[in-house]
Amino acid sequence: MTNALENTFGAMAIALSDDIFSSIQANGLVQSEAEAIGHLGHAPGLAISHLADAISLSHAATVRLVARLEDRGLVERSPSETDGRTVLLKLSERGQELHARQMGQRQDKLRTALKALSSDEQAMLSFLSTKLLNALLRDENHAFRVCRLCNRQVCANCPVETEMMRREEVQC
Amino acid sequence: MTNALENTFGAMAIALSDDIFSSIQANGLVQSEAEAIGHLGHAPGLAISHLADAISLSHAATVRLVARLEDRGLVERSPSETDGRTVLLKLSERGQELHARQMGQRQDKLRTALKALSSDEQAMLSFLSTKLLNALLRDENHAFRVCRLCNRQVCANCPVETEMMRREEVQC
DNA sequence: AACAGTTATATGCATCATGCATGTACATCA
DNA sequence: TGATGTACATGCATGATGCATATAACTGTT
Repeated sequence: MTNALENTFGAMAIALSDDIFSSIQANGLVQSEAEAIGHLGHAPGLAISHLADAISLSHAATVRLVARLEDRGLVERSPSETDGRTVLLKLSERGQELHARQMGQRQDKLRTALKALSSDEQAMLSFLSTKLLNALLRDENHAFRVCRLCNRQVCANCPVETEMMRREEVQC
Repeated sequence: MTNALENTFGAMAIALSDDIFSSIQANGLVQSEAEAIGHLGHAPGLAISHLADAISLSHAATVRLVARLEDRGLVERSPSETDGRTVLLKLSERGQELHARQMGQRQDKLRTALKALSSDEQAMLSFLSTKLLNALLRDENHAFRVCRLCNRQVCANCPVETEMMRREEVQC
């Protein structure tokens, strides 16, 4: 019976992920751009090279991506004060609005699905999701990437952070 | 606390979906090509236009995609016997091997995650996934799309099919 | 039977995100 | 100071895609 679970669970995850990304892309951004907006919303002051790592794109492609977002008035670039090579990125006001809209769209999709569950079932799902997420997490960079579309303001005790801190402790 | 669940669940679904697609793309196919292989593995004899619907691509782009897959010896085209316009597609032997490999890669990723759960927890997840999947399903075409990477041979009582049949009955 | 409208596939053309190779400015270390 | 490494930028090529259009085949109407 394990196989049927794999199919059902896998199909559900892909269906949900599809839904989230397609609703986000309705704003006229391609996926990499939407992900960049997500990251920059969480981590203002990110350098281009770090953004490149986070969205799994080459440095060159990220430079162009940032240029596009800057042209559209979504992102602002400023020189680093401590390193003359580095360019620091942050969302403009319009970029922040878009970021908020993106998170809202994601949340709507999730709510629609979660409405199908009772509150007991939701609690169970929360427990299971945390366990599964921990099993999926790889390194620091991956953890950062996984949260790229989260609404961090409401993620008081983010399970990803908890897990990464736990791993740190184990190492020491 | 609902919001934390939304973040965790959403992040988990996206992390898993990322993993599945990136493992599949290691075979040198872009996502749309991998999805086409998935569909054709389940539905040999599919026409180009129906494949286009299934992978959400324009007809023109699908024609080119099929040409690429044919060039690589993965897909075979044959004229329909009942309609002189239609081209019927099926996987070549190599295409079928690739399809099997794809499903295996997906399954490996899912197994890795599911190992973190006890068998009771897995049973609970199966129940919850089915409920969530039903809530996410839209029309016939979407249902077909959602299963695009499943291993249908082991999906004896596919919850997607069950749900779509239930809806049919309600309408009649 | 002829004609109009529709459908399935194909193709010319332009666009655009991307990678590779390279260039340039700055930083770090010996 | 000089060598190496790092961060960003850019020229060039590739490749997947969409739009507009062409072609062939089917369907329904008169």
